[in-house]
Amino acid sequence: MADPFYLTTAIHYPNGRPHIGHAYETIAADVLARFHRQMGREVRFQTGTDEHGLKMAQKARELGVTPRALADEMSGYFRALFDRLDISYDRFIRTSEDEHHRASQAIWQAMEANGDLYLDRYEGWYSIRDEAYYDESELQAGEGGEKLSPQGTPVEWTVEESWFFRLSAYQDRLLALYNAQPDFIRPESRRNEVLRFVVGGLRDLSVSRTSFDWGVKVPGAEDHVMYVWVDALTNYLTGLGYPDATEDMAKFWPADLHLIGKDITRFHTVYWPAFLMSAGIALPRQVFAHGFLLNRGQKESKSVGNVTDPGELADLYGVDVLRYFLLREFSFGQDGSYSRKAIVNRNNSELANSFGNLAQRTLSQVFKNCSGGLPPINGHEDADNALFAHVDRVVRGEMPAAFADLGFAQGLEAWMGAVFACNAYIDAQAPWALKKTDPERMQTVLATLYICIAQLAVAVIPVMPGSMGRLLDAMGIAPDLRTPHGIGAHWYSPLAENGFALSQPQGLFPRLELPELAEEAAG
RNA sequence: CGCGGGGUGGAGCAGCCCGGUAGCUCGUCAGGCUCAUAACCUGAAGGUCGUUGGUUCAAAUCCAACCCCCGCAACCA
Repeated sequence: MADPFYLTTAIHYPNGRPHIGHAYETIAADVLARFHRQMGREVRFQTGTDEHGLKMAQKARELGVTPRALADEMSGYFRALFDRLDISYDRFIRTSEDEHHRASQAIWQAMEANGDLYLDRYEGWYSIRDEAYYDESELQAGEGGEKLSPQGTPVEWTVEESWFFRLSAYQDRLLALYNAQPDFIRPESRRNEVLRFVVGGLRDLSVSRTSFDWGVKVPGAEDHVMYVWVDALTNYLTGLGYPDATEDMAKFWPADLHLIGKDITRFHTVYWPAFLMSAGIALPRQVFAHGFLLNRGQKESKSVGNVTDPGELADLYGVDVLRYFLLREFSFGQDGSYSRKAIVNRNNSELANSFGNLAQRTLSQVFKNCSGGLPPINGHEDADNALFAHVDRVVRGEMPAAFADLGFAQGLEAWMGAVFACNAYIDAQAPWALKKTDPERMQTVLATLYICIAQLAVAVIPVMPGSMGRLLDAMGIAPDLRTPHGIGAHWYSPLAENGFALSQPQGLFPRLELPELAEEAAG
């Protein structure tokens, strides 16, 4: 298969349970992965957990377990959630894997061989809580006159031996990259942010720690572990077998897309390309930073107590409803605000009333009025052709174009437009009336709708694989027809002539109750 | 002068980069239909696009200034 496509999510830091943001990012990536597979590309889709670093070590100590055991447990929650959400990842990577240590050490050695790593002393005001050094000028005085970080956390003067990466040497090359590849960073607002940061000058980056040992050991300096981002970013290579010259590396590297949250844009668009340049490895084609989801306008946080368990939402509303909602409701790349009420409304108006009901009313009429089979087509009229043209334009034109460009909301909006057109068509044609006056025309109308519904279902398989799979199964659509291209072919009449018969149609998306007031208050 | 996001009919959003009848969903109102998940279809009301100035034949869209709201300890996409 030609034209491989390598797509990654950020790997998730498992020092807490997965929340809505993890689900959002990973679902979006999954939709893209399924979409590109549908378009005939060989997709490699990787996600996983980023398990090293001081915070994991501290959390484990708090709980009285080893970091390894904590990582095993927490990573399991992520994997379980992704399975629950129908995430079709090809590789779930854990940075504690031996292979990953080997890959991280290899990229380290490549950077070192290129002369970009040097040993020095790092001294300054260090906040353990923030895991960051601060300049004297950044500090503020606490109530007792003690020094505090800009975030109000305690700092202490710390001297640490550390390896440094010559990031400062890469400023020009990074700017050249952003210039040559304007799409390297998306959306544009993030690109501008990064641009300004890099233009402002880069300082060398401290890339090792000696204060804890939960991480990847620095080759030849075993008392150092790598700064967590050095090893975390390398996961994208590990999954393909780096440093070996594997088939996967040849086929899938450089990555087509790193999908990340907007908070880690700098690591992916400044540090990562610099590391890769240093190591002599090709650069990914694009980094896309999506926005954050706000719970009814507020950021979710443990202290506010409004953290949503995405698995619970899936249980409550259905996996596909949640997937659809997350992609339909928000402009990808911007922050968005959600609520349970919004999920219910979106489900009821679009999935239940518009699309689900369209399928139900059509299939019911076919089931009841066409003597057990699919109705024949007795010559199309202008109205039929206009509907076909609209649906085809959406399914094979607008939706793929939008999805390829990560415009999920726009793609689904176009999809809804086609669903509305089908409902307007069925009303105008009134097959229930034709049943008495012109049964042959009724057959053609129902056949026309049948074809359009199949096309619309195929178009949203990436978003709602489970529901659409069930619908298409019920409609007798063969698996090889389930691509925008395949479903545009001539399959209806052969299917009808083969005597395919519908079973009693089942509702696809039940209407949901509005949440109770009390529940809504709780978020 | 810390950084960023945003202010568009009742609610939530798109449009702004590439100026030219302000669009979508929900809600409201009035009709229609009765096949269907009390769902569907048609139409209507409702906005001087935060403010002020500027550029222009023309600005939600470009420029300037200002006002207001929301994030920016930790968890964390």
